Order: sequence, then C-alpha cells, then structure tokens
Amino acid sequence: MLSIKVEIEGKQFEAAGPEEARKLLLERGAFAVLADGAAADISSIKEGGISAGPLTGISFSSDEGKSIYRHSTSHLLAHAVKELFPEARLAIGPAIEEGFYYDFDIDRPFTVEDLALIEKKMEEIIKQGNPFVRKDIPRGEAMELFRSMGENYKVELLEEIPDDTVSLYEEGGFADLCRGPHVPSAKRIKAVKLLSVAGAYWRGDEKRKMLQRIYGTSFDNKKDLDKYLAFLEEVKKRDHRRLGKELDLFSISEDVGPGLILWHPNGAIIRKTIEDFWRSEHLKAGYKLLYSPHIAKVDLWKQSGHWDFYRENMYSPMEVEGVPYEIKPMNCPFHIFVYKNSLKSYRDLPVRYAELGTVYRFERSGVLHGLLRVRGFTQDDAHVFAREDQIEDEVRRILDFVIFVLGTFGFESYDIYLSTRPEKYVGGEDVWEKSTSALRMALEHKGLAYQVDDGGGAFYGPKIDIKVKDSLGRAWQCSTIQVDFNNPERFDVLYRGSDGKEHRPIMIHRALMGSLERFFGILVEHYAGAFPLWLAPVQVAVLTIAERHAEFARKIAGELAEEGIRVETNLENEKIGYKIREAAVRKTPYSVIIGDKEMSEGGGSLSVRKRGGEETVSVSVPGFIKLLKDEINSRR
RNA sequence: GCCCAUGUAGCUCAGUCGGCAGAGCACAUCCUUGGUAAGGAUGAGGUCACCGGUUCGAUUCCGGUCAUGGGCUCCA
Repeated sequence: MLSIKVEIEGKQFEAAGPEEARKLLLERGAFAVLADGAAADISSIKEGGISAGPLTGISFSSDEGKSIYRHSTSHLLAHAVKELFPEARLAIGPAIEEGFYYDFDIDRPFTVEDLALIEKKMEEIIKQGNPFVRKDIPRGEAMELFRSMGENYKVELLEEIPDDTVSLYEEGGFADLCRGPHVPSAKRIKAVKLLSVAGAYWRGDEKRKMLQRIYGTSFDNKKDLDKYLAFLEEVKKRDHRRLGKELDLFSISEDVGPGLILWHPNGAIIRKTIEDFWRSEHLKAGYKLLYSPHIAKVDLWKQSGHWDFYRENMYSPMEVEGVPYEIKPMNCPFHIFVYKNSLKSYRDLPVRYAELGTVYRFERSGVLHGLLRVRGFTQDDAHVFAREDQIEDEVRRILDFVIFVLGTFGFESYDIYLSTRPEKYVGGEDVWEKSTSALRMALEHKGLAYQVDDGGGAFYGPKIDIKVKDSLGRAWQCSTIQVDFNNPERFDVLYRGSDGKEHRPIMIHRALMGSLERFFGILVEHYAGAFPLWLAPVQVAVLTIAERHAEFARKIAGELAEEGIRVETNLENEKIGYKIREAAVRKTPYSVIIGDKEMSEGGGSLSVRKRGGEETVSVSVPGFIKLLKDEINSRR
C-alpha cells in the first residue's frame, strides 16, 4: 500500500492509507487539504493521495481555512432559511473578510427577530451534525434540478459556468450549487453569530433586483467569537460620530446640508494643530505653499479633462455674468496656472506646490458617512513638477515624507498598492508604461512591499495608494501618489532645458493624509478620543477643592497659558471627585488639583494627575511646564 | 440613487392599543466648602424631523418629503 504524505502546521506525517490520513488531519484541527495548490475536501483523499506532493492540512488558523469554514457556515445559513422560509430563493453566499453572507430573494424583509430564529435553527442543524457530501453532476442535470426547485438564481449562475460538470454539496437534505471545498460536517462549525441584514442588488447591479442579505460570522471556538464580538463593541465605542458628539468636536447639520462638516472649537483646534505641523514640515521639505480659489470657469475643467472624466462627481455649474463657473472638485489646475505664471528653467525643477485645498465632490446620499465620506473636504494636496529623470527620486522623497507624517500620528504599518491603467483613461500607452515603472522602481528601491491593483489607476495616471493600520488593526486609505503625464500636456506646461529648448515636465499629485476631515475621523477612532498631548483640545484642567482656591488656580492657569499651554480652570461648586470625573470623561491629558496644601506651598508643588492614572505626582510649576513642553514637542 | 430600519428635551433613551408629553445626564438657581471618577434640593427646557390625509381630536394611524444608520465590486 502506498503511503500518503501529510503536512499539518509545518509538521510532516506519513499515513498508511486514506483512512489514516483523514484521521490525522481531523485530529490536528484540519478540515480541508491543499493538494497541488488547490483546496479540496478531506473526504476526497483517495488511495495514494490526490496529488503528487504532500497534502497540506487547512485549518482555521489560515485565511484560506477561515474562508472555507465560513463558506460552509453560509450553507448552514441557507439551509436554516430554507427550512423556516421555504419560499425564499437562494442567490449567492460567499465568505468575506470577517465572516460570510448569503443573499435571498424573499418578499418579506428579514427582521432582527427572524435573525435570532434563523440562528437558533442553525444551531439545531449543527447539532444534527450531518456531513457535507459532494456530488459531481453534469451541468445540464444541475440546471434541470434547480429549475425544478424554482431556484432561478442558481440556474442563471449555471448558465455562466463553462464547465460540463458542476458540483453540488448536500448537507442534511439541503443541496446547494457550490465549488467547495467544505468542512466534513455541520458539527465542525463551533460558534456562529448572525450580525445584520441589509439590501443588496443581485450581482451588485443596481438595475437588478434588490435581495435580502444576511451577514454573519463564525469561529472555530466560542472564545474567539466572543473576542470578535468584543472587538465590534470596541469599534462601536470608538465610532468618531459618537465621540465627535461626546467630545464636542464637530457636527453635521440637516439645515446646512448632508456631507458638510461644521468644525466645533474642540475639533478646530486639533485641525489647526495638524495644519500647523503640516505646513512647517512642508516648508522644511522644500514645498512652497499656495492658496487657490474655490470656483473656476467651466472651460478650465474642460481643459483639465475633469469635465469629461469626473463630471459625475462634480456639482452643476453656476453662472457669473453669463459665464458658467464650477466649484472645484480638485486643486490641480490652479497649481498648474501658478507654475505657468512665469517661465521655468530646468534649474528650477522640481517645483513643489502644496495647499490645504478645500474641494467639493458629489457623493450619492446613501454613501455619506460621518467624517469618512463627505461632500466638502480639505485635501492636503501637493503637486510636484519635475523632469522625467527626477520622478523616481521625487517619489522616494514623498514616500519618506508619508512615512514620517503618518508615523507622527502613531501609524506604523501600511498596506501599499500600485494601481495601473484603468479602462477609462487619457494619454498614450507608452506614457503609462513609463510612469508606472517609475513608481514601481521607487517602491522597490525603498524596499517597500506592495500589491498591484490592476486597472485601479486614476484616469490621468498610475498611482501608489497607502493604507495605514490603526490601533485596532483596521486599514484606512489615506495617502496617494499619482503620476500625471496628461495635465502638463493639456495645459501646455513647459520648462527651458539646458539645451535651450522647451521641454515638458511631468506632474506628481500627492496627498499624505488625504482629506483632513476623513483623517481626523480616523484619528478620533485610532486614539479612541484620547488625543496625545500635542493635539488635545484642552491639555491641562486646573481643578479647585474649594472656592477659596479659585484665585490661586486662575494664577497657575494663567502661567501655563502664558507658555502656550491650552489650559482650562474648573472652579465650579462641586467636589473634587466630580471635577476629576469630568476631566476624565473629556479625556483631558493632565489635571492639576489646587487645594490648601498646594497654596501653602506657594506653587512650589502642584498635584498633577495624568489621564488614565490614579495617582497624583508633585511637581513645581516650572517642572510641570517643562514636562508638558517636552511631551508636546515629542508629539507622543 | 436603491432596500430595510430609525427620527420624542442639548445628549442617551422610555412612552402614548388616538385623549394635557416622561426619565437620567447636561444646564440654571439655592444649600453644602467638600482632597482624587457622579453631594443634595429646586427649576427651566418639547411644533414628539417636516408636509399633507383620516378623525370630534394625530406625537401615535395612512401617504409623501428630508435626515441618520446598516448595506448595495467579495461571484456557484
């Protein structure tokens, strides 16, 4: 008998036959196998194995394992729904990043109560523990089967499958069209939670029927599920919309308009601090700062190509003395005109223009979301005009700058994407080729790992997008670096070369934070509202024990304010415990307590309480100021 | 834009099977002058999102509008 080589979690085993191989795999937590690079059912292991090489066990610890596991769970969801609502028609039910979903066509919308009911039914199905059984049948036969069951969505899917043979998976009398693989049996699913129900178009096409989608997730054990649910709770707690209200950072008014942000004093001072930091670092990095208007003639946007390629995101024009004007969706044309205002020599390049430019873009009402998706926002925009031989070096400088700026906010790990030519584009293919390779070279010289997003570029050039990971490990897209060979052409941008002839520079658009609104929203969630000292709206709260301490408290606060510290006094007629709680709820970094003891020391010793701490330390006023300044300057 | 849900005091939410609108927090005034996460009392605060319909009477029922929330490129 041929032995079967099996590998599980990096360990090698030899099994005498398929029976033993299956047993080995299952005992060690595997529920599927990787054979010749493709995932397969454990039950498919035959005499001599199913591949030339060793069979690698797939367990929940890998992404592929999670995906298989959750896909199987989605089948159980469909099974449960069919038992409770036989009239529901099945669409698709894949695994997704953090779970799975299944789409159903059913006349009545699912309610929260239904979700609980369905979840209970799933538990029953799991308890029954029926095996997942694969059946390979001719495509025509499958179509006949699903047509007879009235499963017209499955029939539609089958019509598009090119293979002659398709596979079904049957579990406890419930059969579904499925490529597989699956876990061996329903009882392998240990912990399930249905999370939400939402509408979703059949095949994501808004012209087609709206289906009911049930989202859920599953885990290998109850503990991990609970951990994930706790994570969802934490996400909810940190929601920037909730914290924005609680900490009085910003608001969105129905009367002003959806997607338009009102920055309150607390949010505005944080934004101002970020802007000051941004400006001074840009000046250090060799950028020149610009300001540009909010509207420009429609003809300008025609020349730039936005009118043709970006109009669906632009607002309707307004008329000024018979001439149509348009509110700006981007800043680039203005920077080009600043460049063109005077003749440039090759010695002037690269020219780096930066602006915190506020733009307005139309977003469909259904996609607006707090600060993260808005209709008016301020880009931390810059345009670099460079010679072709300077591109790669410039991109490298920008990458360094991105990493420095994002690092300042505590974002230390990134996902980087290189996006190539999309379907809708301007410019020649050779020009696209050149610019794409410049980006690639810069990334590789810096040794940065990246993924390629084929066709994800802007209409005017390829780009590098950088997603940061926040303190909860969530990825957010902020930075972008886009090469543009097109606009210099359209606007006839030139420089005088060393050869005395005119040449065309290339343009690099880039943003580090993306949009200040969005970046701020991300920061709120990243810090859970507890901003580091340099950003905190109120840095120090001076709290008094009794009324007789008010004057002294004001004096101390005045001394701190004199040093540029953002300080507030709390002289209310309340007990110290209450005032400490108030400062804690507002997430104020430092509280200073003023009572008889401190007064008798004449300011020689302040009682200082740090956010989150439970003890106070005694420091002198100058000592405290130094401590604050050091912490502010370190931006930690 | 589309599907579903939601919209009641500044905030978080009860409530009215159609009959004078409620709590806690916050706010104001007073008492208390208290040493490390909520001292006590009193008070003010509402076109129940908006518009229309049904009704003797609508915050409640019906229709529409607006806004907010969960989703709508993960392909058997």
